[in-house]
Amino acid sequence: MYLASLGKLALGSRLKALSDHFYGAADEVYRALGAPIESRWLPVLRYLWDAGPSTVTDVAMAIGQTHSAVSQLTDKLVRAGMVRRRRDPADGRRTVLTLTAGAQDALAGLGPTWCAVRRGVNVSLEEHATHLLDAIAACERALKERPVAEAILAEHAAIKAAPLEIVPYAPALREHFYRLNAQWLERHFRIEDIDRAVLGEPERYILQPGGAIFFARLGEDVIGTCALLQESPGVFELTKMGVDETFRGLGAGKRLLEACIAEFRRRNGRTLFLESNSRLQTAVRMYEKAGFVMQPSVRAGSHYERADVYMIYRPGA
Amino acid sequence: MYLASLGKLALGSRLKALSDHFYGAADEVYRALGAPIESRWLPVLRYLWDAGPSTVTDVAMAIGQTHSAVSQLTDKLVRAGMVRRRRDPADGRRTVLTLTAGAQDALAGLGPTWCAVRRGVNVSLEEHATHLLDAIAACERALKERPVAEAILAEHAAIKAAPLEIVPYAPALREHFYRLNAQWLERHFRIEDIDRAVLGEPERYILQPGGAIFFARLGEDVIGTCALLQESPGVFELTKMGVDETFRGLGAGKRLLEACIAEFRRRNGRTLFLESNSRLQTAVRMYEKAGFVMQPSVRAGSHYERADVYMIYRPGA
DNA sequence: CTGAAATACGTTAGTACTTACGTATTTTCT
DNA sequence: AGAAAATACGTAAGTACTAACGTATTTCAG
Repeated sequence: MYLASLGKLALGSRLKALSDHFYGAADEVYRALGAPIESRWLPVLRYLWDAGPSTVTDVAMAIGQTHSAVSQLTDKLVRAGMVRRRRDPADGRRTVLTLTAGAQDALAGLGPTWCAVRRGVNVSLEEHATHLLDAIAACERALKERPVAEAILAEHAAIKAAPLEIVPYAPALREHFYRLNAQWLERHFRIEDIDRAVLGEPERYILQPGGAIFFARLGEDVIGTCALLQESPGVFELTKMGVDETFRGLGAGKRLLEACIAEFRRRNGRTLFLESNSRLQTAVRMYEKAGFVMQPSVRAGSHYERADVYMIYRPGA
Repeated sequence: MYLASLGKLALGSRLKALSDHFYGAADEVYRALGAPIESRWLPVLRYLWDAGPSTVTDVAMAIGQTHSAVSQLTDKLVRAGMVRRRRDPADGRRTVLTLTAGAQDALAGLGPTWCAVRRGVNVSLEEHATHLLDAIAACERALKERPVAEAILAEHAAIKAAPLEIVPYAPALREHFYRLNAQWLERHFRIEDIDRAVLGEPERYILQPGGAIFFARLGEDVIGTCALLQESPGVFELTKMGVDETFRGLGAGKRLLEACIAEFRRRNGRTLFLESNSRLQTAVRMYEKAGFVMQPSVRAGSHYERADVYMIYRPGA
């Protein structure tokens, strides 16, 4: 599913899709069992059932919708003979909604249906249903305390204010080299033995053979890395490019790539190549823009199982 | 929040509310930062950005919407100058959607904004955002495998077929006595010392002093329990009524109550009382229907902190 | 090669909301 | 008590979809 790859950017869309799915399933069940209600009615009807006669605003507050939504839904419920509208004698502004006797009977008869819904959801979703409910509840609470729009704007200001810097390897950054590469490896492939070795001891496998490692920092955060590995005299491999998923889109990848190419030139390298995977389209496009050219076949003697893309640096070609 | 109390019955409504919240927050951010897009456009625009020119159906499949939704959204995007519609020269039925140069620039400039969105969501929701995403993904997968409507209908048939029986205490049922009561105690209050003792050793605390315990079974499942405790000769307390949340609405509570009252009569009891809490409205209403009458004040010398309701059985009163 | 089936996609009508607004009624302020 | 503010709620208009339909175009079957 493409939306899943957008992660937190498409939360709204995915929640909507799930929501529609559940509404649809509920309506299918009600129709199949001949129940005289619709899924959208449930919050109002159940609230009147649990709390007794209530005003439009009471119901709206309880079920988290606007008063006009409740008012319009009431029109339908009145037409369906489920609810009666009455003026509150004590306060002429208020409309009191009451379940009709027919609705009371209908709801009482729905006990087994609701029980089946709870059981069916458990069967279908297993423990995920509970996780989903817990996550929803936790998010509802968190959003009430810290509105997300505010937090985003604050983060935006912080990102805009922080300088994006490229810095060379330093021992204190070693763990970041592992972290930043493990992230995309785990997401798209799996960590091969050669990865574990190189990521764990970058000094030995990259710097000592005459390579270089760069990091991208945004203020205090280390958000990306890229390495230049000397394969044989004058022949370099661009490898271990990784940008923290949260910080994609800031241009860190491009800056790291430029830093590696500059280092390659500084060392008078002859050949610069890289291996990648066609699934990492964004990365491959970035390499192309930077001057790498796609080769017709994979590199002979590649170290990586996942490599199905082989590119060579040919500036201006 | 009332909807939370409906649990799995109102999944659709709660997901919709959360979804709207995220859409609203995103639009607020885009507006505040002067970004020329709307939250609903994102899936289409990002897909065209990631995948390149695509047909209407391609986009619709990728983002999980109908082709007409994409078609209508395209109208808007064309009007906004973000997308171009072209006929596919190779297949005259197809419409290929392409991002305009202006849209490419706009999206490229949104990198920091999207980064801020991811960061802001993390700040606002902390680890709950990840839990929510994981739960959504798990549910999406599960729903594809086992459609929930089918599962519900199967459960409904099973529930209707299984007989609801009331059975007396048996040692093999002891753990159910604990489980069924712990469920509502933990949800609404907390387990007091006296609960732990009585629930752990019902023989000693309830049966031995001359009481009785009943269980409700639905087929193989033990779904509810209720106890009659002899407080002093001829004076009984109705207590430890608990019905599994999943199985509410089948009438098990009523049946258990009737069984206890019958037992009280069989023993020629003089007084039958109960203590409860006003938050448990459904239960209190059930007690009233069965013949219990609300007393003006709590019982003197109650064992329970949570008791704020005191009722005495007065049939026909 | 031709007619039937499949597909691609736009259009229309309908649903479930929201926002904005208008009109009663009640509460508050002085 | 009387005016201003707050409230309760219905209505109108708009949005973001879906389902159903109609019309091209392509594919397939014989």
